[in-house]
Amino acid sequence: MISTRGRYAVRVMIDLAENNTGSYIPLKDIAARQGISKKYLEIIVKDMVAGGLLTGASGKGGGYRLCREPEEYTIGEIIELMEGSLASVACLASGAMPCPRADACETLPLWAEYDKLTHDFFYGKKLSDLVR
Amino acid sequence: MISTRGRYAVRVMIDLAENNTGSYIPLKDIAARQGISKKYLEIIVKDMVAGGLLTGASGKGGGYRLCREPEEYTIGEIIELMEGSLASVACLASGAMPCPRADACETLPLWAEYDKLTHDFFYGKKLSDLVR
DNA sequence: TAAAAACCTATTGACATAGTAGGTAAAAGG
DNA sequence: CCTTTTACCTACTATGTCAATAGGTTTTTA
Repeated sequence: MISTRGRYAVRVMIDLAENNTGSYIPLKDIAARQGISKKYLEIIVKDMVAGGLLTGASGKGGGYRLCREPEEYTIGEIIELMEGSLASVACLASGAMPCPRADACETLPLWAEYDKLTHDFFYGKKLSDLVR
Repeated sequence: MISTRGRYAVRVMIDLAENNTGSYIPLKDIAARQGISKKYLEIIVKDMVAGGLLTGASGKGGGYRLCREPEEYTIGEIIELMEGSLASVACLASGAMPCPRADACETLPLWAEYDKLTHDFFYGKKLSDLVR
């Protein structure tokens, strides 16, 4: 299941795309519009900056903004960054120990096929597709 | 992510389909073949019996067996039974509180579309498709 | 220089995961 | 009948993740 980290991140991205004024948007405003705790969003947004989705600016007049055009972001990269992986099973997660049963496993191809479906779905959606 | 409950359940089903002798298969044998703790499998298999996937028989000569033909099971029903839901987000899980923001939510259609994809994928696979 | 904002570290309660432990009940074989 | 084999049952536990909260410090602009 996709957790609040991934879901809130997508909503922050949409919010920034829809409320783009050219200048920085304070997190307070995003939190108020989205009805999400500002304190919790701080943690999420910090990782989004570290992952290159957003840029932040401290001080008065500061806040956050997108660092690319909405059509240059895929939903897949947002979710994958925030959730750590899009993989459906632990054996296929990036950084997982290779499973000793992988060669004989009769279920691995199933999970791999589903993972490809998932990957193609989310990387095929652009942020701009979700902006009204 | 699909947990061991769902993954092990699918493996038990495949194991039973492949080693079908007409009589009951002891869990000890399944656990040994699959390399999974028998004690842990007990918990999982118990729920599979309760959910109507398997029938169990106590006593000497007892064990478990499928109660339908392999082509009459979908992978979707196995996973959904064991994981509680196939939903990708909490707001769409069966039994979830309806989200007050659902009407205005710009991400809900995305999750709903993905859920449909997931549902169609797993309900489109039959147990017999995974048996060698 | 004061306000507004990001940025930082730490903590918490609740729950899920992946098991382990130690039994009781049932059924068949000898 | 009795022993073995098997399912079935309740309880416990260690670890980790999730979704926040709390209380600061630093940076920047007006």
